[in-house]
Parts: sequence; structure tokens; C-alpha cells
Amino acid sequence: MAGSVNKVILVGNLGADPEVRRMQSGDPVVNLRIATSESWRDRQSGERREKSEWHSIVIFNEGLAKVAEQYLKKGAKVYLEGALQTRKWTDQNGNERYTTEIVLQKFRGELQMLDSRDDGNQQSQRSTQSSYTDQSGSYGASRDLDDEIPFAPEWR
Amino acid sequence: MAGSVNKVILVGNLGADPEVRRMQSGDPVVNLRIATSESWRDRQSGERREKSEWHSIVIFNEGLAKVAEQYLKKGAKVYLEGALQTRKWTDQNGNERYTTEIVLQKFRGELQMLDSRDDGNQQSQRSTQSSYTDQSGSYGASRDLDDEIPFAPEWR
Amino acid sequence: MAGSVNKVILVGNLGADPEVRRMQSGDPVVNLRIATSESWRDRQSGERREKSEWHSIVIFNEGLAKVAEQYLKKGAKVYLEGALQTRKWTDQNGNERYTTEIVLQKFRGELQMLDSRDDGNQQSQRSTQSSYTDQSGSYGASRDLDDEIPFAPEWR
Amino acid sequence: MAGSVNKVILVGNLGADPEVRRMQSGDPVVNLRIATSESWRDRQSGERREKSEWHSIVIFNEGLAKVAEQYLKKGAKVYLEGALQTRKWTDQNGNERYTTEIVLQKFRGELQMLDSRDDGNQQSQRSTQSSYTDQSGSYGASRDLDDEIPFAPEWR
DNA sequence: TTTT
DNA sequence: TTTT
Repeated sequence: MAGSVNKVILVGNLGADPEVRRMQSGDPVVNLRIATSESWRDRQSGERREKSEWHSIVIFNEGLAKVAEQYLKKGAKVYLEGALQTRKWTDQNGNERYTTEIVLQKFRGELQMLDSRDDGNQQSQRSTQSSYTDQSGSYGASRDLDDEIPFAPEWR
Repeated sequence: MAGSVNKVILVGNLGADPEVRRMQSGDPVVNLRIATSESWRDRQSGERREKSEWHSIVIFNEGLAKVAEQYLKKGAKVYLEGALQTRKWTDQNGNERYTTEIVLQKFRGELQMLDSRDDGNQQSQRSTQSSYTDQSGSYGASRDLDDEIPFAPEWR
Repeated sequence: MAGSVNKVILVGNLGADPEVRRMQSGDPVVNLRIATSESWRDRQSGERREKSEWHSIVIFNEGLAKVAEQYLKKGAKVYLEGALQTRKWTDQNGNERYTTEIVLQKFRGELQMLDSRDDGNQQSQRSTQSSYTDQSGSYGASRDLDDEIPFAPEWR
Repeated sequence: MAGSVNKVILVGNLGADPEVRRMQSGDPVVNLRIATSESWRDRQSGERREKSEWHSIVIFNEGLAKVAEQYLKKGAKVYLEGALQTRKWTDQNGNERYTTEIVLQKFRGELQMLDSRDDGNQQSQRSTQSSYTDQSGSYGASRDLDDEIPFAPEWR
């Protein structure tokens, strides 16, 4: 079908370190759990209340999967863009189940780390990463394909 | 938590007429099923393939629920903005289940009808609506609250 | 800087046929003018009012530029995703000027045609395109790179 | 017009403290300058390069304007959602000029602070704000209107 | 200059 | 299971 859009935009925090699995090709596939939350003042009691929502993310995009594997840790704040996908599976009792995930496909989706680099919290998060200062920490779906001047077309 | 975003943007088509339920207050709550789809050419066979994804929408926003109830029909194409929400329920066998929906809360979310009005398909969709030409068919979350000049601030 | 997002999402109509220019490489660069509009009821007079906003689009993305060149005509409704860019230029009097455009870079951005194919209006728009039914009319930034099954990972 | 969307999503940093002006009503209108940036590796030289883009924001939304006025400082990182608007003005030489801004209207738009509160950098940013811990720092367009349980509809 |  |  022409004219279809399926897009999710999240800003939230990782509830756990990324889970990494390998494709048959050896490429990483990364699963994230991300929390977003809303707070509001209860009309009755006047108390501040808060509700978290948990999201399951699957990163098939190779470049973004590598970034996630290397740099993201429990607690990290990220900006993330993907597509909704509901998959069907069968539980141990033979019942059909459905799980909805946010998928970052090959050449699609976006992932941005939103923690400041000199944040003490982040320091510990990246303690195993010695060469981090050489990295941009900012990755679009195709940054690895697009290694040239993005904003300087020849004819202008 | 400060600094959290939970947003879904869809452009797709209704798989069925809207389902309308009533809150205790009498306000409508509308459920939609919306399909988005992707097509691609299979690398092996060279054939064009297509895959649809189905989304469950719940509209609590009163203004948007009324619009959906009145104007949307099976097949209609819409632009829609909401938030992801996964709710837990128990099936008839006592098993815990989870369902993920896209929710348009009070004062939040957006719904836009994307079919042209003189589209034959749409004509039939709105055959019961005689006064449609008086309607805008374009509704943000708070259009009913914002009935004044939106782009003419006093001090400019 | 890590952690930056610059994204524009528009649904609107072309005010004119696309303008096509060629890069030195021969690749097309397409300029579009797109209108979005808001309507509201004036609080004072009770009259319905409407205001259009015009947007300048520049498509460097090769795949999307070809789609725009072939399929889009004045009046067509599109979904479009790009990035804001303000460029400086000098007018004939030597004054510095700034123009803000929405740019669809290589491997980035999205363009979707939202008119139904059997829409009479659209028919005329595509009268020169005989083989249109073979085309998807739905194009992401990297559809031409991603010609394989997008939603069937090996390990699942 | 029905079926129109004009949306900008930015994640970036303030280049300066917010500028606050007053409407005739006394309501604040806040102007922000926000930078987003892209980095990439130059294909020729192999060097890492970076380009910043500057955006002008105007916040008419009262709740968000107050948040911006109170909590945002130069350097703060924000998530922001608004609409594009180009306005015409006349410079001192009588020339027509156009300026494109991102506008957060009444009851529309979104603003989220993305800095962690115990970030040293942030500490100084909010040093004049003693009661900050009572504040949520997370505000949607209509949070002040929506002071009730957002995710607990009666009939569920 | 579009669309409704 | 996150964050504030």
C-alpha cells in the first residue's frame, strides 16, 4: 500500500543493560527495555502521582545495534525512533500470544544517546570504553553509509 | 520523571468501522483498528511483497472520539498521533495477558482525516452526514478549546 | 554533538508541480512548495477562518527525488519527513538573507503519496505514467537499498 | 483544510538564556535559540566534521512559557515539539524579509527538559530555583488542564 | 501557489 | 526494570 507511516518516537531510560543476540551472520541484534513516564497531580487527593510505561525495543539495524551494544547501559537516557510490530508466538501451554515491539530495521530508525558525556553517572556507565571521546555517540540509521558532507551540495 | 516522550505517529487505513463504547459519564470512547503496510522487492525471487501491520487505537479524547464516531468508516485513511500503552488482563483460563494499544488521551493526541471529500469511496463513507460541509474534518487535541486566532499574537 | 534531533513532519498539498534541477552528477534535486493549513472558529465573530502555511522542500535523496519527479503534481497530498536547514545568501542589493528549508538528505527523510490511486484528480495527475500500478508509490529513505524481507529475521 | 500536519521535533541545546517578553495580558512569550548538530566523517580527508543548525523558537503556550522562563538556561538540553511558521516583516531599508520560526501555540506543542537534575552543569543552571524538587520538569501542552488520572478510565 |  |  502506498501512503503508510508506522513510526514510534521515544525518549526514556533503559531499565537494564542491553541484551545482545547474534544473527546467523554474526551481526548483533539488540533488545532494550525502555521506560517512559508521566506524572500528574491527582484531582481528588492533590497528590503527585506517576506512571511508567515499559517498551520493548529490537534493533536489527547493524550500525545502531553496535552503538547500543557498546555505549548503552542500564539507566541511560536515549532518543529512539522505530516502527511498531506485533508478532505472534505460542506459549508453553500452546496458547497463541501476541507481543508488540518497537523495531529498528536495517537502514531505518534512529538512536541518540542523551546523557552528557561528563555526567558522573554516565562515566561509570562507560567505564569499559576507553576510546569513547573519539566517538560521536550520535547515530542516524545510515550514518555509516553517509560518510560525506551532508549539507554542502555541489550546485549551490 | 522529567524528560520523557512516548509518541506514535501512524498513517494508515481503518480495517473496520469504529467501535464506540460509552464512559459512565456518557462520553464516547472509540476503538479503531488501523493497518499500515510496507512493500519491498524480494532479493531472491525478485517479486514484490507486502506486509501489513495492525494497530489497536483507543480514543479517550472527547473531541477526537466524536470526530472518529461521526466521520470515520472502514477504509478511511487517517493521520493519527498517540501514546503507547500496554495493559495487563486475565484471559478465561486465568493466564496473564498483555495488550499494547495506542492511546489518545484527554487533551492529547491528534487525528486527521486524509481522504479527499469528493472521493467516491469517501462519499459513501459519509452518506449519513448531511451537514458535513460545515465541518472542518481537521482536529487537533484541543481544537475545541482553542477557538480563537491561533497565529496572531497581540504584540507582534 | 551527540544527542541531537532535527526533524520536520508535514502532511500537506503541493502548490505547484515539482521543480527539478540536476546535480553535476546528473542526479535530480527536487524543490517542492507544500501548504499546510489550520482552521478555527473566531471567538469574536464566530466565523470559520483559515490560515495556510507554505513550506519549501529540497530533496537531495536520490530515490525520493526520482519519486517526486515522476509521481507528484500540483495539488497532490503528501506525507514528508526531513530536517530544517537555514541557508544564507546575498540578494541583488548585497544584503544578507536567510532562507529556511526542509531538506531530505541522502539516505534520510521520507516521502509518501497520500492520494488514492483511483482518485479522479490523481488520475489526471499521473496520466503520463502508464505503468503506475506496478509501482508502490510508497518510499522510505532507503527502500532502494533494502530490497529484502524487512520483517523476517533469521533467528526468530 | 482537513488532513494537514505541520510538526517539528527537536532535541538540542539552548545557545543562550531564554528571552521573555510580555503579552498585553501579562502572559509571557518566550524566545529560544536552539542548536542541533550533525557530525560525519569526511570522505576525502577522513576527518570528523560537524555542522550546527540554529533554530528560533517562540513559545505562546502559557504553561510551557512559564516552564521555559523558570527552568531553562543557556546550555540546557531540551526535547521540543512545535509548528513551522514563516512571518513577513520589513527591514529598516523597506525590504520585505521572511523569518521562519518554530511556534508552540496555546494548548499545543511540547517541551521536555532532558538534563538530569544532579548534573553539575544543571546544578548551576538552576541555582536560583530553590523549590525545584517540588516540580515535575515534565510538561505537555495541557498538563495544567489535565490534572487527573490520565491512564485509569472508569470503564476498564 | 495547495487543499477542504 | 529506568528516571526525576
